[in-house]
Amino acid sequence: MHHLCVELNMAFWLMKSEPHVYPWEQLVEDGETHWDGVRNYQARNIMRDDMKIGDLVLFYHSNCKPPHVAGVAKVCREGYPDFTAQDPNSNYFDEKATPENPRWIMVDIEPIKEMESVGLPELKANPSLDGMPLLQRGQRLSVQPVSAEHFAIVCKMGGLDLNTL
DNA sequence: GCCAACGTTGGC
DNA sequence: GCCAACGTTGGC
Repeated sequence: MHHLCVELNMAFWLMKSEPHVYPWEQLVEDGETHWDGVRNYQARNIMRDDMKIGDLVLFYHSNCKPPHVAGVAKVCREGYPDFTAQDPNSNYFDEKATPENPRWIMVDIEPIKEMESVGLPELKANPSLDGMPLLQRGQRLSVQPVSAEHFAIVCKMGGLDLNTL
């Protein structure tokens, strides 16, 4: 089989980025990027323990009008120390991070395909996405799981077919 | 810009 | 280990 999605044990995620900090277009231009700056333990643990090479990611733009999914990316490097935590000149510097205990972890992702923007209001209005973590009240995790079913639905809403990505 | 929800910090 | 104070996230 030739498509991405037949792989067993593949998982699906959603990652948030504010467009003025790191937009989808920048990921496309860069070809890949390290997902630095996550300073939340739950999100870190997902990147450290759960995200595997080949996993697919919904690239979500937060803090904009409307918030929306912009494209699909893929994990291309598994968890490793977020070096910005040890860089005093970085905005993400953390004095408690050391080479022995880097404290914060990142993964690398690469763009797979842009999609037609799927806005948060559309996501909320789709009953088949009920239970999607993104849509749950008060959730703020910047790296979060997405079920295979929900991932496929969001792709479809954005004009993509998960099976032929 | 407001503010609800949530996470972290630190005194006790 | 509780919890009040504070900081951040992120939709609206």
